[in-house]
Amino acid sequence: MPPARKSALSSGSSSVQDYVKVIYAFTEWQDKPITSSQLAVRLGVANSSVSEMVRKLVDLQLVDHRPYSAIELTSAGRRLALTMVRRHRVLETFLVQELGYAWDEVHDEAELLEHTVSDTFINRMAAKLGDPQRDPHGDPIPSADGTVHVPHAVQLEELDGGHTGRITRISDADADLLRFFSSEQIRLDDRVEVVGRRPFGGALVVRFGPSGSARELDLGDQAAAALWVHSDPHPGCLLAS
Amino acid sequence: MPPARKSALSSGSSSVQDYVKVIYAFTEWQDKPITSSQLAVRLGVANSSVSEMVRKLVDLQLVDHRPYSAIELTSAGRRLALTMVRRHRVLETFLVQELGYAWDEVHDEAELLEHTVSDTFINRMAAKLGDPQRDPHGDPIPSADGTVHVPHAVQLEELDGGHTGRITRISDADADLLRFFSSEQIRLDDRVEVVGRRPFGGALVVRFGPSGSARELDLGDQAAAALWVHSDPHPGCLLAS
DNA sequence: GGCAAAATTTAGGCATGCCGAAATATTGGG
DNA sequence: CCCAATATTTCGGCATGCCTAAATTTTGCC
Ligand SMILES: [Mn+2]
Ligand SMILES: [Mn+2]
Ligand SMILES: [Mn+2]
Ligand SMILES: [Mn+2]
Repeated sequence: MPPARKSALSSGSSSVQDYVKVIYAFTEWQDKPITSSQLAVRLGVANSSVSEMVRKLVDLQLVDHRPYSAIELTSAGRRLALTMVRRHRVLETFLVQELGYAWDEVHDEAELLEHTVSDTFINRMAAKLGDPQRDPHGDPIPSADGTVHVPHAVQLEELDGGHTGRITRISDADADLLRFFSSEQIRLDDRVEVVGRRPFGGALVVRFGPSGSARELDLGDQAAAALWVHSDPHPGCLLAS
Repeated sequence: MPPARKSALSSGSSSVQDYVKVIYAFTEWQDKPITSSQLAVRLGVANSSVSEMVRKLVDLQLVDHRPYSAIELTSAGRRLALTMVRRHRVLETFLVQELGYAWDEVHDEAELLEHTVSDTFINRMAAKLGDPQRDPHGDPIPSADGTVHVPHAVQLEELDGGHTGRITRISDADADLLRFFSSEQIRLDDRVEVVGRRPFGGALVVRFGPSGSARELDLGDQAAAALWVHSDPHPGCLLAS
């Protein structure tokens, strides 16, 4: 009898769920697939642990992997990942909107709850929240049937002086950074204008808020990379596009 | 160096939490302490698993236990148990009141979530619900500081004919039974009157509902044991008390 | 009081997921 | 093209929590 590959009918252990979710998230806003050691860093485990788990994920047919190369989700893996991402983001939205959490407090709680709630729970909660399209950090919430629309956005860091746009996403990877943005009153959907760069690789100078009462701010690399904007069409680019 | 007994500073693993909670629950409505095999049945694990875990609980100073005798919580164990019971019951209340679950659907979901939510989560959720005193089944919800008031109540089964009272608690141990009560429109706080017993150890005959529109019903032993009532003072008992 | 039945504990094992150290494969600079 | 630095995998082990089967202790009945 052949070894009868386990099918991933059920949703896997919480570890499996986290691995798949992180593999997915890595490619959500750019397209290079994740490597073993990057995965290890993001999960806070040893490289050897990743190697072992990846073997299991291959066995569960959730990822494709040739030894020593990058790790990519199968369609079943992507389906599971989208389920987990939906759970995580619906929970974050609930914590902020219904329980009064600050946006830097929701991640850890959602990271655990996502493995425990039922589909019914998430779907009723989402309905109660009016089926939100994005979470408190601007990350898109996949629908129950597993479709997502990732908005067009660029990191603020990538924009040249003169560009304007609207903040579409604020990376929730660093809670301290979220608190900084909070204290500077930087929020989703705020208008921004890139003024320019301080000389010799210095900070990015950015103007925030409505054109009347705009504040100018110097942003370090970390901060500028965490802010994603939907850029307005720019005169200088009309021909290039 | 002495083995340095681990203190139960943190809240223990989910298994530890479930063991302690079941040990507590066993004595909530009566006072005999739980035995090893009863604990095994309620947790759905083998007797040997209980023996091992009890050793660990003793080590964590959550229970007292002499080999071959019953298992009792220490005060730290009771504290942890009350925390878990509060979590479980606040969650059940939320599921019914905010997410529209039926009362027979909440138990399994709460059983998992209770290990995952933070204290902040539970306390904010409880506040949102108006700090309820009891869950959908009538079980008392301990307060955040660990105090409970278990109402006076007797199993319907224990009452003789002629007694009247109000339903105070409906055991959530059996979901099918809850559905039966639901279909018979038996709810918390309904008035009841014990009419008598069918002959030869037969069913208990009970009258439900407000005196005008009362319905009479035959209850089997299972059902009669699952209904707890606050009994009105009864003429025949005035002298005896 | 003795002894078989019942309850409980101990022994030996399995699965999951993690680790550090050792082995192996890949890569880029010379 | 080669070889050392780097990335990845393999190996042996540990912790948790569960199981079955085999001791061992307690209990209840004659
Ligand atoms: Mn997680
Ligand atoms: Mn988020
Ligand atoms: Mn539980
Ligand atoms: Mn309940």
